[in-house]
Amino acid sequence: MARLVAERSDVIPVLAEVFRRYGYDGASVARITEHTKLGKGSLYHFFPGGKEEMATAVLADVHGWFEANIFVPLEEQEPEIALVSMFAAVEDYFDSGRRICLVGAFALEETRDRFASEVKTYFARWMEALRVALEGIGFDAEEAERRANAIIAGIQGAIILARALDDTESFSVSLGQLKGMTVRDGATPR
Amino acid sequence: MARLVAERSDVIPVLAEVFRRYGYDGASVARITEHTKLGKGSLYHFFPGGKEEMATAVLADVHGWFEANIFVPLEEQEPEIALVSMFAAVEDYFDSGRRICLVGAFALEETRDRFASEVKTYFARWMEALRVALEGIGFDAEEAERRANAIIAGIQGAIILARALDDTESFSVSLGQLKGMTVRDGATPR
DNA sequence: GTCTATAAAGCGATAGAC
DNA sequence: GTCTATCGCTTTATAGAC
Repeated sequence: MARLVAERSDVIPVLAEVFRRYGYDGASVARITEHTKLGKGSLYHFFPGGKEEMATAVLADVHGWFEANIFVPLEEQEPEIALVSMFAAVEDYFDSGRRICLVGAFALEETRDRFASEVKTYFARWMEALRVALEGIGFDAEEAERRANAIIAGIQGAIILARALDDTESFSVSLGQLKGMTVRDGATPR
Repeated sequence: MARLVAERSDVIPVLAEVFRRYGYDGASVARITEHTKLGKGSLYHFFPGGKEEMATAVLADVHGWFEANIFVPLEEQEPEIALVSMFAAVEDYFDSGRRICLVGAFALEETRDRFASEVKTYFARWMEALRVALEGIGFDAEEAERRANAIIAGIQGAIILARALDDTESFSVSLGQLKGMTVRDGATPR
């Protein structure tokens, strides 16, 4: 039977799924060894700082993915195209609401304090990149800021609602509505 | 020194705060005894089912509060007035984003499965009551449903964002925008 | 109804063999 | 780099005195 993981970087996506599923507290080292098929020895070899280092590595990995696939495109591509791509990527990444946002979940948990700077940076960066794109299609700074805030909050809330109601369609509907806030001629709610 | 709690019903709001603060897993019985100033003996006397019964009681209490203060008014008062009241109550209840929504947090945690029906009922009821009020001010059924979805998701997301950015103003701004979706002449995105 | 003592299991983390 | 054994602590829950 082939080894599932051999390098530190291979472990991180598995760790991410475990943290997403069980939360920081609920992700016990025993559960992590199960899912990674790695003994405690190997795990602490890769992450001498233990669980906290694992979570930090996961947060960095997640942020890196968003940076490359969403934030940078929002700032550097044609804004109209980048905005459409963002919604497609979000729908895909969060698997229509079946997969939660780890950073958003950490923001609600007690662990927020432990990873406060990582959590804050992630959302601040997303806000900033989205604001730039919205300004790029003609909204003034204030309106772009307001809409960026509403869109990111809307995405996070859509994940909660989809999971609570166990209804992935609700997620897609929410996303469709938020998408409407990125077109200039589409009027805005106050 | 006066006793802080004497009855089961007095304990529940304290339990709620502990669960909100530490999450279900993080709210250890030791922490609960600290905050409630009650020994384990008393605690298990009130809640023989242990932590799970405590959480269930808290969820019922929260739902009861929303039922009386938000859901019923949305369905029975003048819709314009009830909608304004809802936003005021939400801003107040969630303390401008400083206090999280326990049910929303449970929806993201692993505990979602354990309390799935309570979580689902809470959000389904909110959706339903809000939809009725929105229909009451003249939106057709589909549009009312869509907006109810967007508003509740927006509120949940606003809590995450406010906590992540450590910025209560962001919560009020989000709420103000969502409020705009409850006026008929206010144009809607898309 | 409230307390302390305690059981039994699980926790994160470490040591040391290989 | 991976494993097993183990430490010391915390967990939920129970028992029994008062």
